[in-house]
Amino acid sequence: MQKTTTKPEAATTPRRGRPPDPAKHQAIIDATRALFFAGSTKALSIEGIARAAGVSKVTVYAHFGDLQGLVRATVLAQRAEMTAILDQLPTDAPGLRRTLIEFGGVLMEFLSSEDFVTMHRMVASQASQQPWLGPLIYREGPTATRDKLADILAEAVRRGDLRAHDCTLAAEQLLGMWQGLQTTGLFSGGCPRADAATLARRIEQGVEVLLRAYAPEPAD
Amino acid sequence: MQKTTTKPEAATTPRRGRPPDPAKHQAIIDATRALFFAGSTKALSIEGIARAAGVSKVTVYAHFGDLQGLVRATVLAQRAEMTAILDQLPTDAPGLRRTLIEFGGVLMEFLSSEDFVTMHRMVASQASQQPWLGPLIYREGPTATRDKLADILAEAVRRGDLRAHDCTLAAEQLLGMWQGLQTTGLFSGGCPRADAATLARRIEQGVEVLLRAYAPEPAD
DNA sequence: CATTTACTAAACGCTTTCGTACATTAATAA
DNA sequence: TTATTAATGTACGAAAGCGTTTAGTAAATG
Repeated sequence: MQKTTTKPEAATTPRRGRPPDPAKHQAIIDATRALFFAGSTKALSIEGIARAAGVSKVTVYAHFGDLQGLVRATVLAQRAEMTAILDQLPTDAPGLRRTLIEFGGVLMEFLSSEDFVTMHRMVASQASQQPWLGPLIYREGPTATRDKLADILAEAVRRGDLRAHDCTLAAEQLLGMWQGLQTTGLFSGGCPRADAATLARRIEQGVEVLLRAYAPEPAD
Repeated sequence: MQKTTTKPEAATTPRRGRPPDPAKHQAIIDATRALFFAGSTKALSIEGIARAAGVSKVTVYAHFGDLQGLVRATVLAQRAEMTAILDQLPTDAPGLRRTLIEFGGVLMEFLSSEDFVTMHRMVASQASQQPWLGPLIYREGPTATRDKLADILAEAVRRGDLRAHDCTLAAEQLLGMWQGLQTTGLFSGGCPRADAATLARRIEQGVEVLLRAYAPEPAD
């Protein structure tokens, strides 16, 4: 709605007046995240956010239009960080087992983070107001990760390291085993973050089960 | 805070005045659930709930004290339904494979239901305000289910149908494989409910992987 | 009957938030 | 310099919700 929300053509064409301060923009988004984490959507108000961000209320309106737009922008910013992390998932360690374990390690580190939980909750709380947000995040997050993992498995099948199987299903199974009840638990505030050792064990055991179950035909 | 909220000693000692109407109580809780499902915590207001329940605002206060108490009561009522379902999980089908598949079927049917998703979201949205709620639900829900499943597996180990292993971990793995990305997806509104066939396949394949991975020592 | 309790409807004062408007200051380009 | 845009602070009217009060009706017991 506002010009300031659109892409930075200001970078190419230096506009006339005082340039917008990107720090303000970021401060507002940060404040939104922080306030959300400290109390859900109910606690989110433009006035509160402006106060927390050390910014005028009017500035918030100028940048994001309204509260919905602000939440949308915050989630999308978070998504950017998120997909960046997922792009860095290691897929080329020597050996299938190591590849999977390293993949799982980086992934679970992320899935256990506060940022992830926050974003997840925000999306859920916005599901009814902005129905397109859920599918977007779901596609770029879980689905993309699963497909990437499925590619690794498919490649292993091609090399003969695994028997032929539905790789997408198997990828989902592995993701499920890694997460277990933790994602759900963190989400509802029911269980604390697993410590590194527990997490590592869960990752390795998940890989172990998968490798054993989909091992190349023994003598079937 | 209110006498009406305490246990029904009225059943034993018929009190003096007009008896409270349990239908009102239920109507309020139902309205709360409905309104929550249609828009998250933000949309919840005492006045709106009273309106939707066809009940006076004062009656809501008389029954539940305040909004927090109302949400708390709603979640706990939901919990009662929930644990009742979990108690009905079949654990005695003939044969391990059938037992697990039937267990998974009933469980996933429940985990895919709107009621479950609603409750899950409510708990998550209350995590900061009522921190004890999350652990309570988590303990009686996911943890209890996992332990019940672990018992089945331990019994199978005792009979020699499975090799010795960490049954709790294995139970969590199986639960994870069954759920895959679905619980997360439903939660954030990212993916639609899986159809019965897909669900059945996911359950069976999960069981298959587990049975193969923890099969009795082949010739190790 | 009188008493006691549940419930309703309407109104109350209070607070919070919304989104907008106005006047002012800050920073930058022409 | 002047023109232009960013940002601030304050104030405003409108709306909505909170939690309470009051007066009255409905349903049960003694």
